[in-house]
Amino acid sequence: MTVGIRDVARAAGVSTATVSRALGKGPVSEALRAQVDAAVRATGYRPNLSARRLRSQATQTVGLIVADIRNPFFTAVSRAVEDAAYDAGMRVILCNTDEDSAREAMYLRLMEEERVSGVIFAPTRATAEALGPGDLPFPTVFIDRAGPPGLHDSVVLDNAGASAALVDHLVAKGFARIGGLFGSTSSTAQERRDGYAAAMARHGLDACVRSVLPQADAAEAAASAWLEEPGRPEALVLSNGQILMGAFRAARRRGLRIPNDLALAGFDNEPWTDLVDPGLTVIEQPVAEIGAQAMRLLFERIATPDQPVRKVTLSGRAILRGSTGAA
Amino acid sequence: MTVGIRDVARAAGVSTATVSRALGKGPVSEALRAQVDAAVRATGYRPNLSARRLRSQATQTVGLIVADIRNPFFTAVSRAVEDAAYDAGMRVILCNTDEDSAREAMYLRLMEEERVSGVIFAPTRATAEALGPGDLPFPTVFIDRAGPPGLHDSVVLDNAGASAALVDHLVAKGFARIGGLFGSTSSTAQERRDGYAAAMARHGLDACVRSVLPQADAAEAAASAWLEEPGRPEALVLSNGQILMGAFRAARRRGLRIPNDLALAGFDNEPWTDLVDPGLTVIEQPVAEIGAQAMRLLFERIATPDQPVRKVTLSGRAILRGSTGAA
DNA sequence: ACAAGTGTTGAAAACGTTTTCATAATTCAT
DNA sequence: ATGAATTATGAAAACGTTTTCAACACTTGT
Repeated sequence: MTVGIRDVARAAGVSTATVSRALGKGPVSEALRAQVDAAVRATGYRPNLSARRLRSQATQTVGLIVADIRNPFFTAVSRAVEDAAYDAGMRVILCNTDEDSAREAMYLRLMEEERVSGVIFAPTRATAEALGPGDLPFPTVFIDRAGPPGLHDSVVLDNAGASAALVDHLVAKGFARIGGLFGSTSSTAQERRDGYAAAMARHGLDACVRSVLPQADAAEAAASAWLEEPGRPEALVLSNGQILMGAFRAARRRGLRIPNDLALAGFDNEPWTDLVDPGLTVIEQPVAEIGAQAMRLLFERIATPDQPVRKVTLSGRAILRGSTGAA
Repeated sequence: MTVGIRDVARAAGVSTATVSRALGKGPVSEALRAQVDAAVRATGYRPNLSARRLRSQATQTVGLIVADIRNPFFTAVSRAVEDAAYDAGMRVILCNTDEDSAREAMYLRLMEEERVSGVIFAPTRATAEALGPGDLPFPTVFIDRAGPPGLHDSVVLDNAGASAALVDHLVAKGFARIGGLFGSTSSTAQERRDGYAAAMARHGLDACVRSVLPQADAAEAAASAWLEEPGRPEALVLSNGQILMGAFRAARRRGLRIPNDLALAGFDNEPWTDLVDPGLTVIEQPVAEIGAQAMRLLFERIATPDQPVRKVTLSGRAILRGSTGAA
């Protein structure tokens, strides 16, 4: 029923080997190549990628495993990754783990079974810490969140530096009782927390941090409760866009005026942070650059498996808006 | 080097056929099944999905082709689709076309070459109109946007009805000079435009529509120019979340107070529409339901290829907020 | 004119599975 | 006890490609 390469070969009056070479880049005379092209068109032939991958042992595929596809940070990164992959003639298998390590394990096994050329991975902290040498039997680049130190390439933000910049800015604006609400599932959130704490210490201020699942509703509940307590913070640092949204919702629900009653500074320059009133001060991550660099590292790792491990650290850009009393 | 099913067979002292059956659901005695399981663990065997798919001629894969993965509508739908696929033991290949028909063609060809079991597709208007019988040689369910009438299953919103509801609401609130800004690339936008026009006519009002690429920056430019003209509309209906965002930006840039100077009503209940001041009146789409229904239709079509074409129309829910002078 | 290249081509092997098909072992009805 | 039906197993074919290998047809340098 379905038309295969032997049908094309028969139609063109050549061998299957010649058809295969004509379709690829093998040496074929111009005359035969034209015959083959005509036969392909005439038969409506479509190569079978499963067969091709099996025989050639080259899947031309990379995996991209992210924690939350609804988070604009990851969708933006995935766009950059796909563009780079597409330019290199590769396909991307996009996987969404929902910050769930069981799903991570499942997708990592899938990557093995698909025989992908490599994987770009944003792991949960639990998985990153449990990973030993050899657990990832394919070239891997960690993204956003570093894996076990020294084992794999990674491209991450200067999280501590970015957090410190937010604290410095808040201090300069006159805030002192600055709290921090950070995600509980990623090493990135942990680094941001540490950067926050270090900066607070540097300014001689008391750090006060809480952890929460990196989702808007969880963050809203946590922030709302916090803001009700006596001695509540007069400014909040939030470790990603979802948590920032939750905190903003909580402040509004409590009727707090921003920045007078509560200042807000967070991560991820999502479109809406500029739409609300006042605009929210955020660290903008170079999302396209992160995706592109990750693909670059991955390709180089695939080409040269034994080269030393590399870590690319990119800087965020602080965008100062009304939520911290700026501009 | 890499361990295959014959290595497992050798380790377990059985034939490859038995290993295959033990791994699948073939009839194997308990004793041998245990031996095979042990051998699998001992060897660290991972099945090669390419080989499996080639031999079994069952890819266990569906394609999902959307127009813009950054649009929260599509990410939400894709989540629902993936969940349903996962429950059925299927994989999803997610493709993003950027509203570009060349990329659509490329991905449709990829779907053929991957020999997917079926495809869920949100086509551009250009592609939908150009599609004839037999152009899609796999089971296909159109989503969000209907394809050529009567050829394929589809699950869509009652776009005309939803648009009309927005117009009715605006009229009830006392607005008369109501303009409409609609996307130019989708049949969905077209239906929303028609629904708007019909409702305006029903109220004895003049319709006034413009088209724009469904992206925030394009919509902002178009809306901004429009709002500068004499006789500008006092209310605007916007055909999706991106265009709504553009219009909101334009209004703010022009210093127009909402809803006093300009009322806004649009589609897609994205998180930020509730965060801005005033909140934006929108039609909420049943995104999870859309994805789940699409998968259901697709599975049924795969199981029974010759059943009559079905079209599922879901209703949106109007969420009335301050941007139209409501609540 | 001859040996040695240089390039094109086809036959057949190979990729790692699943699925037929035949066979051996078991159960069951008589 | 015997033949028929059932069940578990293995050998080998099959899935649709790419790649090896040998053969062939040319050039080319001498």
